[in-house]
Amino acid sequence: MKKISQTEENYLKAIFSVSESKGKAASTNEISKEIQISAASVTDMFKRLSEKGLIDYKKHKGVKLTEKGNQHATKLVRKHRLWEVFLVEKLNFDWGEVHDIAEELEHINSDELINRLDKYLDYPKFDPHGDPIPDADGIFEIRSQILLSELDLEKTGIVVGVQEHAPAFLEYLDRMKLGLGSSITILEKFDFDQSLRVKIEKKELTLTAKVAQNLFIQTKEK
Amino acid sequence: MKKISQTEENYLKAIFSVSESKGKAASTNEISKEIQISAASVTDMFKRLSEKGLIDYKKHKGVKLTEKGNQHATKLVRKHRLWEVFLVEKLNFDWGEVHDIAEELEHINSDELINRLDKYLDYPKFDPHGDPIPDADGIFEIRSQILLSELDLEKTGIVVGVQEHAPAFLEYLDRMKLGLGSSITILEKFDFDQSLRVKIEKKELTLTAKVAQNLFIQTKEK
DNA sequence: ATTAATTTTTAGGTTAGTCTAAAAATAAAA
DNA sequence: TTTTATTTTTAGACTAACCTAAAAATTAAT
Ligand SMILES: [Mn+2]
Ligand SMILES: [Mn+2]
Ligand SMILES: [Mn+2]
Ligand SMILES: [Mn+2]
Repeated sequence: MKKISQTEENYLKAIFSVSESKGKAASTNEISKEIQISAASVTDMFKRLSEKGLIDYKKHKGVKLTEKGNQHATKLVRKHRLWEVFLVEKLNFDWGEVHDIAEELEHINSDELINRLDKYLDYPKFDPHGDPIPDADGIFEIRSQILLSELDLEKTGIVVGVQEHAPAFLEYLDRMKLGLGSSITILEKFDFDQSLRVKIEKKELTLTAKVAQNLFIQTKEK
Repeated sequence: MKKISQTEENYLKAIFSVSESKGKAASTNEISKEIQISAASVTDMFKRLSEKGLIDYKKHKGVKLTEKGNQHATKLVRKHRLWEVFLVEKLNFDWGEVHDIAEELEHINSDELINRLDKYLDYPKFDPHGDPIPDADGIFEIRSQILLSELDLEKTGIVVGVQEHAPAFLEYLDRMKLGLGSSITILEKFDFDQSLRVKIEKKELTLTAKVAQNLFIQTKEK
């Protein structure tokens, strides 16, 4: 039961995120890109995490989280997202400012702390970016959602999340008065550049393909 | 303007605490004892901190914080104590449980975060143990206080702080219904073991010298 | 003023986590 | 099915933080 270092935790999260909750293996290069560290160093760390029983690693085959590794990664995601809720709901941070701070806060090591925080925030199910928050047992809802770019002409949907978390993107959405809960109707689709003419609440505006590919939408017919 | 690591921060705090705010130099051995690290390692770190302009170090002469080092240490104390207030006031932790968690939280690196937290907590002046909290400019009140062991016979004082922060001591105080704000009157002093017979609110009880030497008291005549 | 005790520094070593360059394995193309 | 390109691993090095044991400096006692 060795301690898991902050560095190791960041790798676990990267592996979790690259292999999307579970299932497919994460490759050396994918992790290298995700956390901006050389592939050689990633191989090194794979060996160490494997040694600790947090991942299954076979040379040239990529890695998968073990049950233990998955549990730890899930707890990190829980902590990250709960802290984001705290920062936005209680300290009035903007949703674009919280990620980097949560990236540090997620490593604070206290179950008591995180469970009390959860209670204090009234057990939120989603973070400020619409991402689901695992509960104390690691269970979280997977919401049925599609990308705005996949929404059919003349249909209406509600924004429930963002794929891209970059501050620049989130600030752009703020300026467009687009946020979680916004209602969007597709008025027209332009094939030559995949841009969209949409109606948001009362206003009409044009969204680029890039924007449409980074907004998660929920439609009425679940 | 190099980054200051978590480890370096812990040394800065230790130096700050050993040299009591400012003034006298902190010796290698004192720091070694304070943070439970070998004297050889402490010497190593003194060189590095000195290199970074955070302390003045001359061989065999101990160290003193520079202005820059003092500012950084003061900010750490501010963060530590504000987080402690948060944990007790908002998350309902007991005052004996918060120190270790704050020991981690104090290293989160965001001025925006700490200043918003300060506001959220309504700019508290003292932490749950009665220790003063530096403001955003590093200024903090030094309260006039004495130890309970120094209080004269038949005098009355109010508990305003604790010297010892160990959970066992704080739990003992809880069990004795003693906390910040408690009023204590000295009824009798026993010379042979320095124990005291005191009155707290309505009840009479005996306190050992050890307890009396770890409670800070404020008397009416400031 | 010597000697003895204590404190501090140096020397040499270890581990975690990183890097670059080169070698080996795998996957893609011809 | 060879050849070529890409991915992954290995080899060798570095830095931050630690350690123990030994040397040097300071302080305290005789
Ligand atoms: Mn992180
Ligand atoms: Mn988020
Ligand atoms: Mn600390
Ligand atoms: Mn405190």
